[in-house]
Amino acid sequence: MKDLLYLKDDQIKDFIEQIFYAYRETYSDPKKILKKYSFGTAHHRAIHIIERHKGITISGLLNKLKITKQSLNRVLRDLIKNKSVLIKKGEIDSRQRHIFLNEKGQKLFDEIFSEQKKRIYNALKNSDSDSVIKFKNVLSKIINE
Amino acid sequence: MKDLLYLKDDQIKDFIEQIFYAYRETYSDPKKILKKYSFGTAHHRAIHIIERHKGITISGLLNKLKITKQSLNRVLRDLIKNKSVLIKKGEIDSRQRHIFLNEKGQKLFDEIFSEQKKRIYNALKNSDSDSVIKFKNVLSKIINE
DNA sequence: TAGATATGTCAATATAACTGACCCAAAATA
DNA sequence: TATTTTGGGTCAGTTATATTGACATATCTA
Repeated sequence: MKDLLYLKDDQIKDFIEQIFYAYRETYSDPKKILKKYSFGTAHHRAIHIIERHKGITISGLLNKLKITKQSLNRVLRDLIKNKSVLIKKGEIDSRQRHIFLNEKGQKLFDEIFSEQKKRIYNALKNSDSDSVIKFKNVLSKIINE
Repeated sequence: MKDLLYLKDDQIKDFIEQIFYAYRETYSDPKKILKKYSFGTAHHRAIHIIERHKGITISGLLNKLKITKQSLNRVLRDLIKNKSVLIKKGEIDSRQRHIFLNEKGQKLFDEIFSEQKKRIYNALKNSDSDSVIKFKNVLSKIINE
């Protein structure tokens, strides 16, 4: 068996700390923009997932966000009132709701994303593609553990 | 200039989503243990940083956690009451407080860490050292942007 | 000694989550 | 067809974690 020197406890502890910082910084960047619309990070996360998974259902969103439907409901109510989000009844299963960003929501997402993009882009622009691929792979493994 | 195919917006959006999941999952693992002690993730983050930066001062902790001192105070009060944390006056500058885990706190940290370790260890055990190094480097760049 | 710094604390509020109890309509199934 | 399950909505109360703002105290530094 390999010695796995690079997997000493201290190294793993560092990763745990770094993952916290990476998350916090990445999601702090657009807070000023969100505040303009009286939204918070909870709205941001929902918007992000809706943009990346267009037409996602309520239960799909709940599975990704891992919050209760009562919590999600508050967030969605705000987004609907603000006319950033559009809900369509399912055609196959009419109990389901499919969630989309409409034009206003997409513009808000773009504004949020452009703030977040800077950090990630600058971090990666001087990395080779191999680093980026490996970063992605490790991240995926952590999530799917 | 390179084309940076791997830095398309969609790729960056995926990273932003993945960083969220990685953080959430990593910090969800020990929640049952924390609950046994009536602690939450706020306590967890403080304990983690105190363990990794033994003798850190209040302002040092505030800089790492990026919360207000009022918020930190609540957390520290709980940890002190629980006798997990020990505060020492600074010898050079007696205004400062140096924070340490005592034996009970270290045991709690170990218990928390062993839960979190599984996820990271399993994610990395089949990766080569190059992947791990590159993962760490990219993470550092994201934080220090 | 005057001002800056490190820390502590009171009070009120905001944000985002939770639990638990229900409800309805539609789909799936016995 | 009758019954059960599923997808979604909502009311009410509570908890966890953070915020803003004001102010106090001790200690260090210029």
